[in-house]
Amino acid sequence: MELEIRMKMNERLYLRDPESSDLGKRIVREGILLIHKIGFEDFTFKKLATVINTTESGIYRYFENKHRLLVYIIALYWNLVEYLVVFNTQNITDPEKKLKLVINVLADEIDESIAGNQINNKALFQIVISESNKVYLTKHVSTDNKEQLFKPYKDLCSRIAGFLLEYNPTYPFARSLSSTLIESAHLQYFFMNNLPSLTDFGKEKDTEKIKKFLEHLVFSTLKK
Amino acid sequence: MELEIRMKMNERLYLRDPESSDLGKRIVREGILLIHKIGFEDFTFKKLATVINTTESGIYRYFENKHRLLVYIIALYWNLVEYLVVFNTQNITDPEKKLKLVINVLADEIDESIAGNQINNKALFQIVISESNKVYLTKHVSTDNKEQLFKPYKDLCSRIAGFLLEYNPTYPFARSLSSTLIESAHLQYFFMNNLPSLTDFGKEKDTEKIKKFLEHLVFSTLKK
DNA sequence: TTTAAAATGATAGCTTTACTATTATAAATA
DNA sequence: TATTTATAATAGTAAAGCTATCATTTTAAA
Repeated sequence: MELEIRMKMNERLYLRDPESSDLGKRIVREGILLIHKIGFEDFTFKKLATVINTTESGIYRYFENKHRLLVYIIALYWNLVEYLVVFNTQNITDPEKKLKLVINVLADEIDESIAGNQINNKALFQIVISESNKVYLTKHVSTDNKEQLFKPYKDLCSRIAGFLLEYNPTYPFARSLSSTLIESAHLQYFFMNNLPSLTDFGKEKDTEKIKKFLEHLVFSTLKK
Repeated sequence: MELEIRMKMNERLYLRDPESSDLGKRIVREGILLIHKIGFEDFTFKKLATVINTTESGIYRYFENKHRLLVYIIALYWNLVEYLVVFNTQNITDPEKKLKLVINVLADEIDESIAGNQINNKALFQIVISESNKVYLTKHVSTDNKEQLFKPYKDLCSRIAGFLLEYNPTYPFARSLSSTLIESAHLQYFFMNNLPSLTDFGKEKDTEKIKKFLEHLVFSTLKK
């Protein structure tokens, strides 16, 4: 079965829908690769334009600026994660199983075969690890939030909070634990690979250990 | 008692020691205020130069670039936090009490009267909340790390991990829990104030609730 | 106390970033 | 076939992110 998942993206994320044209798709697809390669700080529309054989102003027709492109890319990832969570927890009733699955999706790269439009899921995951915080850690977070730019992230957080409450309906901090779980999964991955002394995962670079840590954290916190 | 704490800062953080002159102190002191006011992205040495009545190149004599200045400022904060933790846990043997104290220091502004050189601790705390991740979420994290730029952060993380192990010597993820605790404290504060639906603290904006959440998280995770 | 060294101020200049605008050309659609 | 629409090509601007030079002031050593 060859399935292509098309996420409906918030229209405020772009000026012209990048899914609507070949150029748009190249901007996103190659943008992900270039940000992954050189990092968001050094990334510019000019450099991307060279890579995809268009001009700077060509890209500006699709995205207001590079920050918006990043927000778009990160939103893509959260949508994908929520899709995977929903898809994989179908017919599962045991909340423990659901939460383990969530942790599994959060703490690991997403299978290359998932989601069409030839997006490099490995690069996408790495970008989320290193750059996703930057989309909201700004002075304009509140106006961006009013434009619903973070909706995919908030939706996922809500959904996981729901699972946490299924496991223990009396737990009073489901949303905070949910956001902590999401962020910690990614941060521990970053630390493991770049500042390993901040973790207990040494140089093994094994996501399985991160998952064990997160599972222990979540289930002992939820224990009644 | 009027005490002035002088942190010994890693020499690689600066080109010329900002503590060694009036201009240097103004760069740091007013730099904190300006970054707090306009955010790190919009902050430039030129703007800071105008504020403190010097020139751009004057500031470049002290710091290689604005990123290094940020790293310096954040290091200042971690040093201060570790000092406070050490100072306040003197003579306390009960690991539970120590951990509660740590959480209290992490999740709240630092008293204005602490630390001389007229640093605005409130602004410093806010900067750490919004900007501290940016110091290591870069492509040059490993070289920066080799230059020991993150030592204050790693030292604090180690110390807290030690307390966690005092509470439960068999817990296998002390470092990861420590870094998760530190980061979560700040992230929950940011979310509470800017993206409250990611937390359970609503619009109350009360750090006490964050502390309750973190205490519950830590102690239930450490329970044998 | 003079003299040298070091720090600062003033000014200039250079490359890159982050845009905006204009016009020509190609592609899609009516 | 006409006409809207998208893209390419080019130009230009203000600000960011530096580096360099030199005169002047301050500090420290002889």
